[in-house]
Amino acid sequence: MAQKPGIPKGTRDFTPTEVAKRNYIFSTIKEIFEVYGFQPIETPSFENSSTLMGKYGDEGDRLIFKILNSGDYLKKVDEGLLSEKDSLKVTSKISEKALRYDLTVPFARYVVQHQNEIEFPFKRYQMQPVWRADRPQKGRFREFYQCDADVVGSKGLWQEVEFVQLYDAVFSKLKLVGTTIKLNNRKILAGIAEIIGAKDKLIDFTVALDKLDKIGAEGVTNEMLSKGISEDAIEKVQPLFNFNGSNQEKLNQLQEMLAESEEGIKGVEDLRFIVDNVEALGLQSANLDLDVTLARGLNYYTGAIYEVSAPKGVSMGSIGGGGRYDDLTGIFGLKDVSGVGISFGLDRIYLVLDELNLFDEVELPKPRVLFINFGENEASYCMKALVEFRKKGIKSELYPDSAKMKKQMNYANRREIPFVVIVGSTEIENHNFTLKNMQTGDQQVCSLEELLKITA
RNA sequence: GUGGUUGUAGCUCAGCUGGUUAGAGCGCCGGAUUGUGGUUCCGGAGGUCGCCGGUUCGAACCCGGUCUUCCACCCCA
Repeated sequence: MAQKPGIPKGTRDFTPTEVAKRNYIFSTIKEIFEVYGFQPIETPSFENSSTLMGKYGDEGDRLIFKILNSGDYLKKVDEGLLSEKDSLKVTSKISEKALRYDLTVPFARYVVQHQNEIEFPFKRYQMQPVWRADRPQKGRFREFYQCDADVVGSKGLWQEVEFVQLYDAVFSKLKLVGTTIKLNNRKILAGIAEIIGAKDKLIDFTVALDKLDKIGAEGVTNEMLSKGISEDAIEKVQPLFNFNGSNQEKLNQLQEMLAESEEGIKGVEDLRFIVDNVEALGLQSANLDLDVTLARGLNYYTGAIYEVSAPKGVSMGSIGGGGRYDDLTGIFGLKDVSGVGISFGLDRIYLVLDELNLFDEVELPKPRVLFINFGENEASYCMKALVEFRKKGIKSELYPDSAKMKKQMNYANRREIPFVVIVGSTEIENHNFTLKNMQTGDQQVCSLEELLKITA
């Protein structure tokens, strides 16, 4: 055998069964998005590098796939620059395009570019692949799908409430019971940082706090110390390391802790609005959990932050996330357009559903009827019948070769085709068909009308 | 990007301290059975032992590199 071909690290092929399961998730999410009033858009798989670079932090920039310029790109690069061997500087000269890293930044670019055609508030959804030059792991790929819904042009907190409901609606419809929708607000994080006098170290502070459930209070303390946050400051946030109780209790504690911070208090008020209303309206199967350690990428979030984790017992990172960004379009020159949105990680949801065996009702599109092929005359007779089958939308096919009966039956059996139609010279003479039910093994002779009726 | 881990038939895996022709189960193909599938029996095909190089009389096995897999970081869906 020749050398086997392969595909790049972190990418996958999908079998017919896998595609069917993935489509089931896609269509469920799409249906709910539309029920909530969102409209679809699509954007190119690659953007100008300038649109993407610098929007996700240094770490993000490193993970963006860059596309090499066309032509003899090295010729245009300055000799001195090349000899410096500074990859970063050279990259900007030889690559002007990059694969999209998420759907939010391209959406912001879209909004700015189409601002005069858009009816605000604009509610859009988008389900497309994104690419990250990450090291693959379970549930981490270099090509994966995100399903995003965002609203831009509204600061109303009802959107935040609706997104919690939307998460709950999708996961309930997928029968994925027991997900936890974690909620936080960046203003609270900013408030805490302000109270402890570490405002300039907000990002280091929150990144460390985010790891609480993973490395524990001691680990977080050490990381904060190593980032230059003072012991006094860490002492002040001790209560956060043991933060539990109901959402209402947590809100009350936060209100007390943040009394001195205007921004922090605003965050508490926002959260209270969301929590109160979500609780009043009720959720079907998800839990809403106020989590002050939730930080996420702080690069553009300014208000509410969401993250969804799979039901307990399933080892999987977050299966969704999102939040409010007050000035994302500002980067592209359109001020004062606030946006809020959420994202579903399709590939991770797939892995979770698969692990919990929640795909039972997903069926492969397969024919209902197979016509056995005995030769040219018989095939011709069958093809005429097939025209009628297909007019009625009954999935059906003729075995393409006049192979041995056993082989054809075997094919039907393996593909789990429920009905087989056998046509030989006898059937042609009598203008009828022999229909075999593959489950029961029963056989009967019938007319075309009867055939269509039984197999429909 | 850092550290570790993995790779043998289509699939799941054996393969001793380096030693003839690298095995098994399942699957696949053919026959028993020329218009009847699943079961059974018989037979058969299929391997650059991830790739490149090194050590050796001799390498699936030892060494180096590389690619891939999975894991922990980093970060994240």
